[in-house]
Parts: sequence; structure tokens; C-alpha cells
Amino acid sequence: MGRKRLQESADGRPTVHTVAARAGVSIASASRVLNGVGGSPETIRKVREAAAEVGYVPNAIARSLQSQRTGLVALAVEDIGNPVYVEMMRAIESVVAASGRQLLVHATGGRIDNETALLRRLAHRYVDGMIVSPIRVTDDHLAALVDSPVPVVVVGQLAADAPVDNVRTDSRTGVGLAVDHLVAAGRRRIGFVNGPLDTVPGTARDAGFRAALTRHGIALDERLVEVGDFRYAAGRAATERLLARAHPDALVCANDLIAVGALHALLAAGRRVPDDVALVGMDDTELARMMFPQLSSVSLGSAERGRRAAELLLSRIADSSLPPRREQVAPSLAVRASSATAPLTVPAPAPPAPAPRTPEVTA
Amino acid sequence: MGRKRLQESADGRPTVHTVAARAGVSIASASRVLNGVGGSPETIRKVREAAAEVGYVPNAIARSLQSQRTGLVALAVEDIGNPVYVEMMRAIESVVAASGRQLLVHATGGRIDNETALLRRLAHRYVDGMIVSPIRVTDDHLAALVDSPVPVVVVGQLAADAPVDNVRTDSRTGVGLAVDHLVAAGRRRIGFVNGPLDTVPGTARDAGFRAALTRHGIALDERLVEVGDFRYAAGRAATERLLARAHPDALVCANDLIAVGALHALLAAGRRVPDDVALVGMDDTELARMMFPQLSSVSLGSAERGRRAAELLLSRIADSSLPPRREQVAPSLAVRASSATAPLTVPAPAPPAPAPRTPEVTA
DNA sequence: CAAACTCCCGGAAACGTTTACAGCAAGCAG
DNA sequence: CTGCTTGCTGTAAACGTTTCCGGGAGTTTG
Repeated sequence: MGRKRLQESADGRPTVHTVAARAGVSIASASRVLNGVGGSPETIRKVREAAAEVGYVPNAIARSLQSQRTGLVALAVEDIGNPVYVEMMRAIESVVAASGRQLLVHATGGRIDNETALLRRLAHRYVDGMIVSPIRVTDDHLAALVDSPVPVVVVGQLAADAPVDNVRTDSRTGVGLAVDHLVAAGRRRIGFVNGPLDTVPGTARDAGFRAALTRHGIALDERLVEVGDFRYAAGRAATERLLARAHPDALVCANDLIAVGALHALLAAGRRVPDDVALVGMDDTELARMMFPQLSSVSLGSAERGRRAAELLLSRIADSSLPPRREQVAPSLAVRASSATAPLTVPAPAPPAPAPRTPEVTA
Repeated sequence: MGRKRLQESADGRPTVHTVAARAGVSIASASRVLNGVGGSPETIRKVREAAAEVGYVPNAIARSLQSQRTGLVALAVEDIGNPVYVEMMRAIESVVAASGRQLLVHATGGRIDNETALLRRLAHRYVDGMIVSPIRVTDDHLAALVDSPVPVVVVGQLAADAPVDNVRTDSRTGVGLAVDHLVAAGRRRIGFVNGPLDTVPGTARDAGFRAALTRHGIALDERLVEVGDFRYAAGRAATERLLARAHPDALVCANDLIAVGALHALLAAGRRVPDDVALVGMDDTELARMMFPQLSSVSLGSAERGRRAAELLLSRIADSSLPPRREQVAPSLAVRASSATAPLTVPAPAPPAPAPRTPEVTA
């Protein structure tokens, strides 16, 4: 005698049918009670009881099929290990949670096929919408974004005419802020440690750096420019290569992870920060404040961008007929000890240290 | 004249019915072709063509309702900003991806209701399984884990008789390793900066610290113990409080974020690391290696735990009748500059600098 | 007391797939 | 030529919900 059909699900779990049968009511009534809409006191009692007895738990997939929404929102970023995304995620999460939805994060690892695959999978209705922050954008990818079956908001630069909601910042200008600051502090041999040039932020920051130097009438010494990826180890390695062939008096880094790598390379090479080399990171993440000395950093408003992106997404989920919108968040510079002009300011009074010695390399 | 029913979905998107009608075949044939199973060459052509013309994209929710699986796996952690979870996530992701599934991450923020809510929501079939690393466990919570509708693997300590797949480590012993090392290096006034005592790791590490001191016959000075949460800012604040009232010659921290906070507090207070105060963190994350000096840290095998947890989960998804399993990963200690007895070792061979100097931060 | 209104209930139709089943045509062996 | 196999096809039934709709009972109003 096989199990009764229409009573429990394939794997033996109770369904609304099970509950209804046990309570002696129709599935319609059971469903109503379970959703807290309608039902006489008696019916409510019976259904609640039956549900508790069999340990009923609703199948969200079935419910979603009916309601056409899952209550889930996804965020796809390249590297969850980058604190900038953590900040962005926190901002997004608080907006999303306030709307009664849940946020899921997916790390694409920067592999573009991965990201496209994610779109082609998650977006097939598993989530009500998604926020994507791609660092590389191909035509293919863009196409997938544009005709995604679910609302998508892109955080980052995008072709001007792409019909996709978009929150961006201006990292070109951001790099400019860093250079302005360093030049004002008297630095002239300003180096730049960047991420890959085949990424959107990589190219923007490179352009920003070159433009800023030009603006100040400083000729660019290519030996002062080095490229790795956007992570710590690469930043450190890139800085080591740079230091082996040039003598910067300041370094701008394309993000904070790279800046930390650079700091490590500088200290290991016996350069003092900021006395010998001033250092400015980018993204202004918590990591910058966790360093010693604390790192100056260009804020690209990641939390703000996240918040705005989440709001754009929610409004589009609510009304898909809205025209594509584009928002911009201005960069700003946070000056801290790593690029202070005055003698290194210590967060708290330091004890009289033995007179700092200048390593010969920079003497 | 309303749109034709059974032809397109509620929001106007094409369904398999649309494609079938357009191709002039039944939905069964259309579905078969779309899934690449069966179909005459002629049918295949017509269906493919029709699908392309209308831009058909299958509704994953409907498919999942039918197949009873989504191909998604979730990881729920307290704080995605903690690099230990990033490492764990990477390990899990590689196993999960190899099985053709996708990993989604959810940050619970340690709010236990949040985590229970997640279980009660995601687990209601949105995902095929989930890995949870709770830092607080109530009976309620445990109950939700035990009779979750989808397979769950817990990373972390759990009541011995809990019928849940479980990967754990022994952080008590882990703290012991740190203390042993410091004692062997001649340190005696060993302080401890912990996370909240109402968390599972918090209590375990506290117990481990006390047991280790006792084992070495060192009387515990309560002024050398301080508590915050598991993040950087709290770690720094806790260390500042501790330093204001006691004079440790070594500090053990309950994780690397706290250790970074402690390092910052120590340097700001003018203490040299490791000369005045030796420092040992825990979790052995990338962050420990990013500091200067690099931090010694107790590895709790987070990547390994992640890997094992993912494997447990996949095997349980494949066969839910397996008995609950429990695996253990042993801790180990990575000794680095922050607790080195010998003169500060520089992390990487510095460029052949004339007479290596001790970088000023630690001078 | 009849009519109108409220409330609650159950049947049945969705939501968009996959798939068991049966029918049918064509190919082949006897 | 008959009977069997093979390969496609379409019909319809699932998957587990929610919800529209019509009917029946009870209550209020004129």
C-alpha cells in the first residue's frame, strides 16, 4: 500500500493537503488559515492543530510560482574578500531588509562567464532582482544584463546608452583628488599601483592618474606605474617591482587592499611612511583605518552607492516601467597619517621614540 | 481584448506555451527540445527557432517545483566582514561549484532571530541545502536546525547529541597552543582579549585560556582579561581598556580582527610589538599576514572546515538517510613576527638594502 | 417575514514546468 | 502481408501553493 497521493509531497513531507485532510477542511480553507486571512475560530483551531501535529512547513517554491516573487534579492560582486564590497553589502542589506526581503551574495571571482552564468541562472526568477558590480564588461555580458528576466541594477561604469539602472562614481576624479593632495604636499615623484588594465575601474583609474599629472604639469615616468590585480598580494608584489626600479616619494593605489600591500612592501624595504613615501589608497574602507599608520584613502562612497543601488532596485521591482536611471556619487578624500605632511601623527601620544633614522636608500 | 491565456506569463513574458504555439507543436515537445531530450530534427528546428524569436527563458521556479531542487546552496555566517568567513566561503564555493551548484551567502549579523528567520525562509526549499556557522545557539535555534526542511551542516560547536551534521574545531586547544608558545618564549603576564562570553566561541576560548594558564601554573590576573565583540573596533577598545589598568607582556586575541585592533592599540600606546608585548591572533587569516609586523595566529583550519562542511552537505543532499556525522579539524599555530622571540624577522627578503633597519613602526 | 448583506467554505483554476502514458507512423523481420 | 519494434508526438497529470467564484448559512434591515 503506497502512500496516499495528494496527501504528502514526494519526499514524505506534509503539504497543505495533508493538513487540510487532517483538519477535515478543504485545502482552500487550510491555506487561508495558514496565511492568516479569514477562517472561523473553529477552523483556525483545527488547521493550526493539524499543521502543528504534522510539522507542516510551506514550500516556498510553490508559493513563489503562484505569487511570482521570492522575496530574495541578490548581490553579485567579484571578490567578497574586498572590504569595499563588504561595506556596500551592508548598506544594501539594510535597505533590502527594511523592505522585508532577504539579501543573498554571490562572489563571481571576476570570471565573467561565471557572472553571466549567474545572471542566466539566478535571474531566471530565483530572485526578485539583483545588483551587480562587474569589473569587466563585455558586449555579451551587457546584453545579458539588459534583457535580464529580472530587474538589475549595475554598480559601476557602464556604456552611456546602456538601458540599465546604474549607480556610478567617478574614480577618475577620485584619483585626481589623491594626486592633487600629494602635489600640494610637495610630492613630485608620484607612483601609481593599479589593478588590471582590462577592467573598467583599472582603465578609469589609469586615465585619472595620467590626467591629474598632466594637469599639474608633471611628466609621467612610466617606471613609477605598476599593475597587478586588485588584491593584497598582487599589490605588494607590484610595489616591490616598482621600488626595485624607481624611487617614488608618494604612491597612489587603486584600492585599499593594494595600498596595504604597498605599505607592507614599503616598510619591508625600509621606507618610512609617510616621511619617505606618502601613501594614498582608494575606497576608504575600514581596512585603511586598521593600518598603522592609518591610510589616507579616496572614498568612492561605496556605502552610499550600495544604498542608492538598493533603492533603485526596489523601486524598479515595484514598477518595471520606469525609464532607466543613472545616479552618481562624488568621490572625496580622507587624509590620514600615511600622507600627512606634518610629522607622522600618531593616533595617541607616543612615548619619546629614539630619533628616527633615515635609511640610506632614501637619504 | 485581453492577452491570450495560456500563451504568456502574467507579466507578458513568453512561456513554454508561447514557444509551443509558435512552433506549432505541443508543450511536451517544446519542453523536450528545450531540455535537449528527444525530438525530430524538424521539431527541434521549429522549436529552437520559435524560442529564439520570442526570447524564451525558462522559469527556474516552475522547474524547481517540478524537480524538487534548485541547484542553490546557501552559507549563513554572522559577519561577512570577518576574513575567516571569506576563507571558509572560498573553500565551500569551490566544492559546491564543482558539483554544478551555486553558492549564495547570507550575513546574519549575529542576530539570532535573523538566522532562525533565514532558516525558516531559505530553507523552505529555496535552496537545496545550507551551511550555517552560528556563534550563538539557543534551544530554539537548535530545534530549527534539527528539523530544517533541507539538509543543514553546522560549522562550529554543537551539543554532543544534536542530530546534525557538524564540522568543528577545538578552539580551547587552539588558545592553549598560543599560551604554550608565549610561555615558552618567557612571557608570563599574558593577557586575553576575547569576544562576547555569551557566544559559543567566546566561552570556548575563555575556557581554553584559563585552562592553559592553570596548566602552566600561572595565576590568572583578571585585569588581564577583557571582552568586546569579534570585530576590529571592539578589539581595539578592549585592548585600550586593558592597557589602562594592566601591563601585559603578551596578548592572546580571540580572532584576527581583534588582534589587529590590539596591535593598533598597542602601537598607539607606544608599546613595541613583539619586544614589549607579544601578540597572537586567531583564525590565521590573510589579515594576519597583512599586518606589520605580521601577526602570529592560531589556525583553526577554516578553509579545511569549509571544504569538509561542503562535502558533508553534498553527500547528505545525495542521500538524506545518512546518520548525522561529526568531523573535527585540529588547530595549529603559525608563529610570525608579532610573537617572535628572535629579533623581528622581515616577512620577505627586502631588496638588498644596505644594513637592514628595523622599520620605524616597530623601532 | 422577505430581502439584502456578511461571512465562511469548498471546488477548481491558475502559476510554468516536466514526464508518464498512450497513440501513431514508419521500418523491419518473418 | 502481418506483427513487432522503434521513435515521435500530444494529452494530461503531476509539483504545492494561492485565489476566484459560487453557494449556503446566519444576521440585519425594511
